[in-house]
Amino acid sequence: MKVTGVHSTAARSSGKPLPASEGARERIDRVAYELFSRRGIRGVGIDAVIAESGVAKMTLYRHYPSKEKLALAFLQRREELWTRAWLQDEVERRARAPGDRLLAIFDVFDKWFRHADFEGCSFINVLLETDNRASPVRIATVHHLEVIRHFLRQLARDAGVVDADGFARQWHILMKGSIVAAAEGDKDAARRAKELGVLLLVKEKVAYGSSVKLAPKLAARKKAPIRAAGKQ
Amino acid sequence: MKVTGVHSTAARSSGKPLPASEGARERIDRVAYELFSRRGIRGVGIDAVIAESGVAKMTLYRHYPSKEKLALAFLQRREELWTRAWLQDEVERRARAPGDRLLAIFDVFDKWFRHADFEGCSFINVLLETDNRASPVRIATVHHLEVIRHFLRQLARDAGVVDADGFARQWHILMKGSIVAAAEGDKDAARRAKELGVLLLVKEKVAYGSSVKLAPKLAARKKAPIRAAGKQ
DNA sequence: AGCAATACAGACAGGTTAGTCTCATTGCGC
DNA sequence: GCGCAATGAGACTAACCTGTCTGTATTGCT
Repeated sequence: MKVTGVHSTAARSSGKPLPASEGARERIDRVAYELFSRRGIRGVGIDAVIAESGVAKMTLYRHYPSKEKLALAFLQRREELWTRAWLQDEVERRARAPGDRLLAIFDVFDKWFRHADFEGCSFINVLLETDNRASPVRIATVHHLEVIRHFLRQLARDAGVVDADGFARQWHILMKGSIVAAAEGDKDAARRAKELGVLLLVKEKVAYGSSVKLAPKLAARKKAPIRAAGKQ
Repeated sequence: MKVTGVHSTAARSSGKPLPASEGARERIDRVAYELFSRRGIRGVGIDAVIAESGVAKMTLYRHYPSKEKLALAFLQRREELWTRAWLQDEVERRARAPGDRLLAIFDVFDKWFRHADFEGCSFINVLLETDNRASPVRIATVHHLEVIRHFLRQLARDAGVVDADGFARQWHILMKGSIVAAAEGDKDAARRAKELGVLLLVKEKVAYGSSVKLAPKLAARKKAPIRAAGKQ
């Protein structure tokens, strides 16, 4: 638990508002992420978090005044680690053209769905486990899902889709549907959703298949009107 | 707490095996359905069920030896009321040809999503709230979802689709994705999923639009740059 | 070394959970 | 009318929940 740069003072009277004691907080954050992402918010007690992170209860409550705040921090972290650092980065690494990137989402999902400890989408899980519609946690999940859609919308715009928002919402339906299907046990859910995605790309005249690895797989099969030049 | 028609005899010594005290059990079942379908299994305590149904605790535990058994009975009832008596019957009422019936699912969903107290799909909700994969409740949700897919598979077969199972799974992805989207707040999710469904029907050369009421509804309508591809 | 912020450990309060148990009451068949 | 089975009402256990509090040890900075 040696952490460099550990500095003092939460509400530092003078200088920067460095979060007190990075060591403890980091352990809390990491453990909360691990537990919440696999068992949901309700399924994890504060006691489990402090036991797993080896932190005193009061230490946790000093950093997060309530479980709800901890849950919100978890969702934020989930966005940073899952949405951005994993999904988006992986997609952008795998393909360059917007159409290919959209399809690459399902390639990334395909690998994800085959993990032995596939945990599902925390935003969906927490959204559906929180009945109270006014709950800040529920509202946060809706927000984080909207962020994912923002990414899709941008790709749709880049691809020249007219109704980028509608497109993004349809694409998101494919993503969410495949995630639930994977949770049910269908490991091929990503491939199935990808096929549907191809149909939507064709309809919207979005080019795809330019990526080397994807080319022979998707293109030149059935349904001629691919390689819609569209795009600028 | 006066209830008319309260009758006796559980394991009727002689005649028919009438479920003991229809009155109490029915109230339990009805209330459990109401609560579980809106707040999930974890979100509803036994005390809430007995309070709402006006039944004694021991009466409930005589009919259901554990909350888990009550949850399983709820899921069974959900299948009877939601899957069969509502979704399937409604779909079969609205259209006759398999392609039209498949699309009608989303018309039914569209109405559903617009209910003020839209409660979502209990099978998905309970599936995702139950982390333990070996839990009988979780396994039951997977089963009940499979029953829905059975319905889809039959329609696909009727429509002459070659890979009926794959088709059903793709259609189910559209359904589940739209349900989650509706839970997020997108009331148009059914329409969006239906559009994707049309694309799949076209690809699989499934006829649709024969139903009188549906014909003008699908082709070139509403606010979107739709234009239902070239169907044959 | 000394100081102040922080962390640890664990008891504790107050609430809720699932499930058990007791006892009085009710309704039906005989 | 009698007995029997189901029911109602509620106390009770034991576990678990979130959050508070106390007292002691550790840590980092000056």
